[in-house]
Amino acid sequence: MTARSSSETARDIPEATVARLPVYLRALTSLSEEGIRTCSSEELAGAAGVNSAKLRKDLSYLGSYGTRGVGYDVDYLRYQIAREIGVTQDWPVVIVGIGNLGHALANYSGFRSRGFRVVALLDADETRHGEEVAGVEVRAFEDLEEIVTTHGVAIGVIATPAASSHDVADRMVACGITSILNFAPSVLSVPNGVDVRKVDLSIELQILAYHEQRKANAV
Amino acid sequence: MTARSSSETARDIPEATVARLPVYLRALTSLSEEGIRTCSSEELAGAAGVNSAKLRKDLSYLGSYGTRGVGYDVDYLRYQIAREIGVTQDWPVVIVGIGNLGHALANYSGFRSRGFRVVALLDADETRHGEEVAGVEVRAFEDLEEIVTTHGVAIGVIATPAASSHDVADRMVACGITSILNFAPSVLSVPNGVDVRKVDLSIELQILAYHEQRKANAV
DNA sequence: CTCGATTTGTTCTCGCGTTCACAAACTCCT
DNA sequence: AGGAGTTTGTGAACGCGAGAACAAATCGAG
Repeated sequence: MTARSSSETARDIPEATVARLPVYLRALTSLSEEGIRTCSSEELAGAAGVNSAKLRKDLSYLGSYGTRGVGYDVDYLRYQIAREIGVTQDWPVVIVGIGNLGHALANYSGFRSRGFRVVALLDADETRHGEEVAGVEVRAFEDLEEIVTTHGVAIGVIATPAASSHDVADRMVACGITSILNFAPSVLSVPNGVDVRKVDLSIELQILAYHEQRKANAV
Repeated sequence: MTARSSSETARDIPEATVARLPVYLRALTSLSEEGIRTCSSEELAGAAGVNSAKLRKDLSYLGSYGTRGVGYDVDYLRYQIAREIGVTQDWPVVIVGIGNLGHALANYSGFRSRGFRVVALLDADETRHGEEVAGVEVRAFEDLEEIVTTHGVAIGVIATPAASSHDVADRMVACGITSILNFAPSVLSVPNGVDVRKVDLSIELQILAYHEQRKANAV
């Protein structure tokens, strides 16, 4: 029923591999900045902190971009991964919630340098409207739809308290946003076709605490 | 060689389950605050956003804390999970790097309410020493060892730029920290016995971008 | 007390991801 | 040109996690 894209790669890459591609991309960028033109799977795997066999298998899903007996051309591979992920183009992003975390996200230079552009900061607190953060004006949450349509925003970031995160997500979906990065400690339910990724700071600490406790008990 | 803890549970819980326990814990806390005393695996699974069979299997690793035909006692189960994770006690935590992100982390109330206490904020920039953030004084990075030993800190958070993250991690390990939460976009290599978890904001966005691109191509 | 309804704990099967190991392909040196 | 040495790409084996399905256990009604 759904026709495949005309000419592009129709193979689908395993989720675990997709999660590692950005790591490889970063490692390749580092190597490139050091002036290194070529690297083996062993070297790249070391820089990325993974097994070299895994790295090769991951890259094999993209195609055969290496040369046996030689390795990979750093810049060429970097471009191929960037193209596959989709960060050769620029993605407009909306951040909702200008608390401490929203502030930090807006100022995070890593977004800009990796293909993401924060086009709007929204907050329900009207005392903060007009304020400028990281060169972007804070606007009313009600402006969401207008911003999404005019900029063609597909990705939204939720940095509000848990209580409001559900409403924000619903509004985002209603406006046509199809990818959400949720920093609020809440479980969002969204319709099919919308991707949600969750980053929960205290959960990460709790996982560490569990292992820490086990280490302590093992003495 | 390594003797198991005398009386405590020696079974080891699958990593995937450990990662979900904090989610269940949060869901249970919500239910408890709503005054709900008992819940079925179906209800709890719904609140946590997982399959009920998976939930029951996860809980079975902890023991048999439910009652067939009835369900789970909310507060009892909550305590059991908290005890298993280790958040019935208080974990002292050190944060290094008081940029935007470190600032946000220091102010994040979710840590305090979930068993973590920020005992120190460290930064290499001495112009910030003495400044007070979230009720904690910013101190010199050199004070790390003294703080770790006096407070018995086992968990460290790295919120520095990538370039300094490696040095910070090495110093943390040298001081006796055995669990690190790394927000810097870098791959840390640490000795055996030290756990590292990584949170990378731009990687999350890149994963979303990949799926977004595929959605666009599928039209 | 007995029977039906409900819900947990667990067994089983399936699929995904990781790792090993090796054949194919390339370079370089003689 | 040919052979030795590298390094990629991939087939196969293995282990873990997800989900379905069911037996065991408990409650409530009559």
